[in-house]
Amino acid sequence: MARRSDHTREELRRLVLDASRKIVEKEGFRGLRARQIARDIGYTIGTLYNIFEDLDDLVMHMNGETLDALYDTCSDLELTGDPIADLDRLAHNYLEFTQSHAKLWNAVFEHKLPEDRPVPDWFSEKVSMLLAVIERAIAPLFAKEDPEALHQHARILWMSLFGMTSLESTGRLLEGETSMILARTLIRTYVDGLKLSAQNT
Amino acid sequence: MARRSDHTREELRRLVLDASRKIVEKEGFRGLRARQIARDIGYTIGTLYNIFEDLDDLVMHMNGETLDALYDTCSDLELTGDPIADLDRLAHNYLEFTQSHAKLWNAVFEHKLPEDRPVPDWFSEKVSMLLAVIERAIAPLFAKEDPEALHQHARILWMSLFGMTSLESTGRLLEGETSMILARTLIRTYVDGLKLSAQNT
DNA sequence: ATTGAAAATGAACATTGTTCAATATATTTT
DNA sequence: AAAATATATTGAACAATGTTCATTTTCAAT
Repeated sequence: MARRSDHTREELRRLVLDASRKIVEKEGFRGLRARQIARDIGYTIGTLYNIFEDLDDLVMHMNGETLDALYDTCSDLELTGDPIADLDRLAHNYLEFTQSHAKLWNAVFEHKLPEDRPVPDWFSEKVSMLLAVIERAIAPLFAKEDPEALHQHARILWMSLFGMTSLESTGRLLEGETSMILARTLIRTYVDGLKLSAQNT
Repeated sequence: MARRSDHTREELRRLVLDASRKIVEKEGFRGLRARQIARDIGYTIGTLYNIFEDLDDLVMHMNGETLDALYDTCSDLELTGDPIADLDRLAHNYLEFTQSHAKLWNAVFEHKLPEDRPVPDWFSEKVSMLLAVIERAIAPLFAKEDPEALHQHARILWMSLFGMTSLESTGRLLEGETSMILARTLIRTYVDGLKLSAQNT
């Protein structure tokens, strides 16, 4: 068989990614099976491997689209210029997304490429986009001459929030407060600290 | 066969965990195979299942011992009473451990129990021990009447550091500064923020 | 109609974790 | 000492996994 022409290569790609997303949303990342994806889209297993290199590749693209979706919910809010307020709203959007798409978000940090396989540039690029959102929010706290510090602190905030959702959604290692409250406290305290060190310089 | 009496049940348990650790240290968590463990200790696969419920159970115990080891390197340094200095040294020990045992530490957050399987209490207990270390370090910043805040901020610091090592060791999502530097900046900034809010109360 | 190219197939393979009836050994009882 | 009992150990067998690729089918061009 070939060129069933039911779908173009691009449509097929969409079908696969949509099906994968639905499976993960329902069963979790661990429940994702090549045969299940194929069954769901009405093709056979071999077809998956015409479109994606392997499951790792497929998951990277699925996770890439998750990052895209997260970016969309974060980028459409306009900044007020008050870092704490803006970060709060940002964190609010971020956590609302990671919680309402908990299993999908889980896949982002549950999946890991084999060590010998580098993260694709297009994926790192998506992460940079999210970092840039944070940078814009805390930019008012930094002098224009110090883009390095801006960069560094944005990373720290990103990593901290990441650790928060990672630990929360896996359910392991921590219980108690919601990450929403913890994130607010983190932001408030950290930005306070930033203001202080800004005074000292 | 039975009771080869080469090893007691307890010795066997040690053999298995040691072998597992060595495999993970060399091949990474993904490289851990039941058959390999059995081969390495000179027993067959079935024996593993006499000692541990399944691989999940085995890994939980291996990770538990990793937390123990981390606790040991963190708990033996005596506090000066200066939160920033103490946290710095704590983070130093923490990161030195997670970096020199990168693959072992990776296993701690790469492994995830199935959703329907609760984290054992003895494991959560080990995490609490580590949290308590952080709490002791920042305790001077809090009034005795507010153990709640102490608890919360310790958690936030823990989660932030966790996110840092998680992102660093997986190699994904971030590149650039070493986590050692980032951790120092995080601690300095965060504790500055804590001092500020302490003044306000 | 015929041909050529490419998409789709699915049987086959190597590995995986896990089970459990069979077996071998140590201990207890006779 | 021998027989009986209990149990530790075994490893073949199973179901499920991701992946490959020769084969087959279809479409588009000739």
